Order: sequence, then structure tokens, then C-alpha cells
Amino acid sequence: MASRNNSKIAEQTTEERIKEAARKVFQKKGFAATRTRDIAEEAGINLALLNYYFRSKEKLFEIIMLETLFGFMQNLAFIMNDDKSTLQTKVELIASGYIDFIIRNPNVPLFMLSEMRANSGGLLKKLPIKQLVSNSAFLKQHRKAVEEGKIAEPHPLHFLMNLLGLIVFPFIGKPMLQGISGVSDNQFKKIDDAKEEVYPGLD
Amino acid sequence: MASRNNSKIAEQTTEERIKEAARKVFQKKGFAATRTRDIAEEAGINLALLNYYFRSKEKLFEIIMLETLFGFMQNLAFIMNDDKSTLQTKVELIASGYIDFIIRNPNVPLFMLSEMRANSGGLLKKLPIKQLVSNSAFLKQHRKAVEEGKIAEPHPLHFLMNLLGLIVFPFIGKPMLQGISGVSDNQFKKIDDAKEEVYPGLD
DNA sequence: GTCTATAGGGGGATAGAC
DNA sequence: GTCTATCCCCCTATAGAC
Repeated sequence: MASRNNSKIAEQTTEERIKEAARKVFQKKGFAATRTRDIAEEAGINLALLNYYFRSKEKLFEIIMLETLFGFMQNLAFIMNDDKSTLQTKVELIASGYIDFIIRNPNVPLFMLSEMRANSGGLLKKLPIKQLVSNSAFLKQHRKAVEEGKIAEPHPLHFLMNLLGLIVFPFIGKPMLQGISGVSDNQFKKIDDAKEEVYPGLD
Repeated sequence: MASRNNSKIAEQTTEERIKEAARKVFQKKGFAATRTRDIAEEAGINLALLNYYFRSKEKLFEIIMLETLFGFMQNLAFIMNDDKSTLQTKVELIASGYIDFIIRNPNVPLFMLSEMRANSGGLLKKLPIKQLVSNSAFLKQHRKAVEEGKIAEPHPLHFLMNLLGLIVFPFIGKPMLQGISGVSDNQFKKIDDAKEEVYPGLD
């Protein structure tokens, strides 16, 4: 907080440069396969400096991981808590928002999923996410839609699981599915663009 | 093939014991985080013996990876090529088959997805999968169902993506979704058990 | 085939000069 | 704050005895 850099011209502080490099390399290769030397090189600084700022690889990783998780989830929480929007709109916003997000950060989903297992998800406890969702507008609207028979999944988590799976899986499964089917990158993109209406038939 | 062990009493050969241990550790921790010492210990043999049989960590890993991929896909190919079963049945078989498979091998999906990216999916070329699917009964039935307006996804890969996402994501996303929602393991299991009809409304 | 012992290298972290 | 040089542990792979 105290050291936030607000200058418009991106005169990045060294600390920021290192974090940005770490984000890039960690998200691409995962914790175990990443060498601190790679991060230093990517940041254009020396290996010693990395430890000067962040003390250890683990510490740096935890920071990146928490920021990544938070960035991924705050979007979700924001949409879910909007009293004004309908459930249908929420679903569309979540879908389009995350599709945009993943296109900008293609490595994030698999990174999070992989590293959470390795870390047994303990880091999630450090994030104030649960409360944000626990009595959201989304939950009430979902319950109502279930009562009216508009939604097949009776449990909100079940509903959320299916929705996220439909959004995320095409991206993380891409190499495998391409391998099976033999379609080109261009073809794949067209197919995925067609995933506009992720959850049709809500209203 | 030549060295298949068919004895009912599981008198495993040493090579098999090492491979089984490697499978377990690699699938759980991934290539980079796995130490050959862990595999040796898990197999109850010495580290040197591992190299005697498999020459290097990379070689051993590639074998495990290929076998895992093949095991995962041959099930799919078999179901998709059955002329007798309907599309509806195929979907049900794929879903139930993979759910069973994942319950028995909970680490496999994330293992494959993670390690394929690291390896840029090059290993898939070594598997004779594409041909198996390329003119399968599934493809014809899917085309027909699209023409009859029974399926929303016009491209078979799109259809397959959604289906696999619905099956696989609950498992790999479990730690994250539990973190968000705070439900217990028992609750989660109940929710997931409810995913019987993955693709309703086909016929 | 299986072991013990060790070579050899890589990578995280630090000392210390500037 | 930033660098160079270096320490030291850990891990893979191999040599060599049995």
C-alpha cells in the first residue's frame, strides 16, 4: 500500500518488474519447473536482487498465487452480488468476462488448478472470498429459478461447477482435444467463438 | 505385449513395480516436482535400479505419460465406434465410464492436462488415436442429430468439449470450488453424485 | 539384478564489493 | 539497490562390488 506507484507513464519499480516476470514464468511453467534464474532474466535483473526483494522462491510464489486467485475471483464476486441484474445476465457476464480474462491470461486456469492441488488449497483460506458469495444476489436468484423449474442443477455449487467447466475446459483441454481431433488452431478458434450462448434456455 | 504378465497371483516383475510407483508419483506431483528417489522408495527398490531399467527420469516419464494417455483415450474410441449404440447411449457410457475412471484415478485428468502443456502435446503424435475417431459412428450420429435440431453444438469437437468439461471439471476444480463455497467433502460428494444425467434432452 | 558409494551438475540462497 | 562470485545442498546418473 505505502509503496504503490501511481505514475501514468509506466516507470515500473523494480519490485513490480520482478513480480511481473514471476507471474509470467510461474503461470507458464508452474512452481517446481520454474528456476529463479528464469524469473531474474525475464525481469532483466540479477538473481541476487530477487532474493533481496522477496527473500525466497516460496515467498515470491505465494504472493503471485494469492494475487492470481484474488484477481480471478473478485470478478466473480462482483457480478454475483449485483442486485440489479437478472440471473440470466449474471451467467452471460460471468461467461464473457472469464472468456476475455482467459484469452488475456491463457495460462492462469491450469496454473491455479495445478498449484492448488500441490498446495492442498491452503492459500484460499487467506482470501476473504467465501463471505462475498455466501449470501449473494446470485444465490437467491438461483434458488428462485430452481423453484420455478428453470434450472436443472438443484445445488448452486453444482450449477457453478457446470458453468465454469463449460467456460474453462475448452481452454485447458485445447492441446488434448486438438491432438484427438487433429483440427488446426484456426478451426479451434472458430469453434470456440461459437460458444456464445453458454447457458441457453434460462429465460 | 511380449512381456505381459498374466498370472493371477500378482507376482509383479520389478519393472512393473517401478512403473506402478512411477505412475503413482508422477501423476500426483507432476514431472518437475517428482524425485526419482520418491519413485524408488515407493517401489521398494534402490535408486540405481530405476536407472538400470529405464535409463533416465525422462524416459520413464514418457512411458508413463504415453500409457496414461492411451488408457484414457482407448475407452473413448471404443465407445465412439460402436455402430449398435445410440448417440444418447454413447454419451451416457462416456460419462459413466469416465466418472468411474476418474474416481479410480483422481490425479489423471490434471496430470495429463498439465504435462501436455509442458510438453506441447508432442507425445500425442505417437498415439494412433486420430484415425480411430475420425470416421466413427459417433461422428455420423452427431451429424444426424444436428440436422434434426436435437443438439445445440454444431461441431462435434464443440460437443465433445462441453461433454468432457462437464465430466472432468468438477473433479479438477474441486479444491477451488470448495474453497469458494466452503462445503465439506461429504456435501461435495453428494452434489457430484447428482450429476447423473449429464446431457439430458437428447432423445 | 540389486545394492552402496560417489561423481557431477544445477539451482536456491548469501556474502560482500560498489 | 544492484551487482559478481560463491557456497552448499539436493538430485540425477553412473561406477563398481556382490
